[in-house]
Amino acid sequence: MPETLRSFRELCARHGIAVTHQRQVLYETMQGMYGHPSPEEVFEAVKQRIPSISLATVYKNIHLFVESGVFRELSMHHGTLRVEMNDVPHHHMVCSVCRKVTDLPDGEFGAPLLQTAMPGGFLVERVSIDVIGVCPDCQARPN
Amino acid sequence: MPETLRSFRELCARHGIAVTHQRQVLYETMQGMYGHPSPEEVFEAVKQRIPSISLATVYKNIHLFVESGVFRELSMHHGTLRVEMNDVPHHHMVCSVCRKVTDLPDGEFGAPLLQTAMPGGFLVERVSIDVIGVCPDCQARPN
DNA sequence: CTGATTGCAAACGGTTTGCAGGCTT
DNA sequence: AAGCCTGCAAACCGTTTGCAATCAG
Repeated sequence: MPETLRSFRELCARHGIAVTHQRQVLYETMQGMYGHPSPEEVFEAVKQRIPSISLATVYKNIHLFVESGVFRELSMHHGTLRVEMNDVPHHHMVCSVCRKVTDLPDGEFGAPLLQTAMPGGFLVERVSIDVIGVCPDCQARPN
Repeated sequence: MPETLRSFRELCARHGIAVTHQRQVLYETMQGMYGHPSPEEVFEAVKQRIPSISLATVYKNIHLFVESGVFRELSMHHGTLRVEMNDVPHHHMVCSVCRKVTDLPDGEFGAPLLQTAMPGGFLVERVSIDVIGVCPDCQARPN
């Protein structure tokens, strides 16, 4: 009956997912953490409210949240090491379906940021811009 | 004596690393591959010229190339799943030393890209901008 | 000659999966 | 009642490490 449960139910309804206790606590815990904690860190935090929760459940539900649009992935290309061999300044188009990365000519879009003072005296080295979306191949593909 | 060896020697001298055969073949192979192949894919490609090369050597040298500035890392936050829980449009400052990610208010910088037609009919969903550099903490730290 | 580099195999760490029992709808 | 969800343990997969032999400077 707490207000938080009411709104979590609404959130789940909006995103078409079922309401479970671990789901709700996971969601609330993540919302309450600063920055971008790793699944392990989230797991540790959630355990304080549900000591019996398993790491697998944390992973399954983080993925569910991402798939259903509750959260978004911070980086489309985590999980494997990729390097930039192209010296010419450019950006990237990343397909959210097949994850393929294509270079996007023109580095101009990053220029304004290079000339902007960063909060806290953060020392800028370079700017990386990813345009995330669906590549032509994946648009054409049946599924 | 081929020209390629001459220029590879110069490249290594410039970046302060030793010249080895596997290093040279790795470099040439990577330069000749389209896009951003994974270490496994690079390994398979290099094996065609050096069948006895090991995956460990590929990893070690890709890291060496990145550390010495020959190549750059495509994504600063690969390796573990991170999600975005902040609904307000913003960008990220990523520390290249400690890899901490800090939100950077103001989504305006991405706007021009959202209104730009992408080559090949790539369907844009969102734009993700990372400002990569050194955070205040790491600037202050001795090392 | 001395230290760096290679290839191998084993270790690692983060993530995923299969399954049986329990909870949602 | 039917199916989704949970927790557990084992499997996975990309990456790293330790080591002895070999190579570069």
